[in-house]
Amino acid sequence: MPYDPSDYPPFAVTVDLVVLTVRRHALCALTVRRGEQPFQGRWALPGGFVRPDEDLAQAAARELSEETGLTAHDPSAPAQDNGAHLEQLATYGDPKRDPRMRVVSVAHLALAPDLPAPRPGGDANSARWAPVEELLAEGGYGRDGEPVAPLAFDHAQILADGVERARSKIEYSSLATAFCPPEFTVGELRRVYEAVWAVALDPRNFHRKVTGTPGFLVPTGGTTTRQGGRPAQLFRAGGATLLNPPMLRPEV
Amino acid sequence: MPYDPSDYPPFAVTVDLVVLTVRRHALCALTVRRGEQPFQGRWALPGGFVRPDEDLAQAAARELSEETGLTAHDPSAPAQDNGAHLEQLATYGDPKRDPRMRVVSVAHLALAPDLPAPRPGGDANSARWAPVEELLAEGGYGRDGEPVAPLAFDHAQILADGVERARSKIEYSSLATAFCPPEFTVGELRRVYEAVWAVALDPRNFHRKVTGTPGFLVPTGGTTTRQGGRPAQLFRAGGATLLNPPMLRPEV
DNA sequence: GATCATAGTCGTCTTCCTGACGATAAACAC
DNA sequence: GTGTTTATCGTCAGGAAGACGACTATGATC
Repeated sequence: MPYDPSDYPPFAVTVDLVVLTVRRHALCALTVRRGEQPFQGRWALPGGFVRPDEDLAQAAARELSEETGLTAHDPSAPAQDNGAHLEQLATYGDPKRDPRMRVVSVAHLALAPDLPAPRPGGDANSARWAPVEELLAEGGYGRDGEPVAPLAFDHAQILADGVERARSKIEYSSLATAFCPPEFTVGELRRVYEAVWAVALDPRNFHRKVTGTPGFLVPTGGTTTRQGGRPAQLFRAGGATLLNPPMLRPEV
Repeated sequence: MPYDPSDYPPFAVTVDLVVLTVRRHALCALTVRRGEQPFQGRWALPGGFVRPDEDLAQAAARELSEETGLTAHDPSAPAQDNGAHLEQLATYGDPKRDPRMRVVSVAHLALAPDLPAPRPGGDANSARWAPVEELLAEGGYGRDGEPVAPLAFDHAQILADGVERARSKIEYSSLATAFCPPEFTVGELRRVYEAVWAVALDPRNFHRKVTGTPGFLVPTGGTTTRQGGRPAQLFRAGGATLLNPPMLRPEV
């Protein structure tokens, strides 16, 4: 294994982002429209080169901030400071994944509350939130019946991996709260689970489960009626990060 | 986001391997001794450059084969063909992780049965299986009281992440069988869990759990007494990959 | 060959968690 | 007020897991 710094094969390293949020009862991902070849005009995941002096996590946080204005929220920091959860997802390095050159992409997963004003990069036409169901429909058609072009590069695979990570991770962690505003109700949290898993959950059992798990939810004392119906208690995310026993995803 | 192929920052991309096995009731990792600066003479995880025409998984499989003679066992292939389980772990890209140059390492995790003849690269003096407990003891001392030098680069972190991945993954998957020979007993499988988690499990409850989970174990009909005591039934790994409900790691 | 140590396997009992679902409470719309 | 919506509490049955007793089938030892 000779190790000559001058003869290593050069690669380009990028970060790509799977940014997920819950909007209108659906799990949505941030996509940007490509302005250049290849895949010009197609939707893709946001991303960009890692700079020479940047850590991978820094690069992902920078891209996230550039695309959404969100600040990444260090997983080690406990408080819900309106930042997004950001974690490394996986790395994609097929030699042919970019036709121009050898690019290795370190994909990251970000979970964000529904953004009041999605301000994507300044150009509203070049970015959008799209339901992952549409983005991943294979050669299919969106909710409005229009044909959907698949995402550029291997981004459909990356998105699918990110969605699956999110789906499984909210089972055994308190990460679903990352989709919620700082204060939220049990019903709002339940709708997050329902949107991410695309299932219906029993409100009574869900309520028992989340309020009975120590450290998951902390009542703030306030109530709200923003969902209509009887006023609901407001909660903040508690310190617990791991749910034990986990929240079980219903069988198919 | 201008994208000029000629001005991307160049990186070196490597794969590093966390190869785990269970030997003498302890979880052990493969380490190689570095022959060059930096960290000359220190132990490190095996690894090497990704070649220009290689996928990341291919590079990891090639390194694994070079270091151990094991063939990587595609996760999609079901049968236990004496190959090792291999999966991507995470990617490490701190700008200062290698003092010579910018190196991004895509770490992989391999789980292997105890190898009859650890033939590491041909040079027996340059590779060894070491208990992860010793390798991760911070500034500590090994089982024999000798001081332990920490692993080179950020390999202690990579190893810790790999161990944690293995520990959590055998909870909800049938991956523990990757540490076993093609045919094994319930007791042998239990000793794998005990070694990886470093806990003691109740043999009776464990037996009930694993034999009661559909698709986890398939009896081969044979029996063995290689552990002493009453002969035990032999099993092969079944088709199930996900355990539902999971095997619960005992509370601390 | 009897006894002992070792490991494997089958049961039992209690406790906890979950899924199904009834019932009540507190808001709003008409 | 009546109906609708959402929140919250309670009950009950079934399943899974931890604790642990009992029995079985080997090899080792006396």
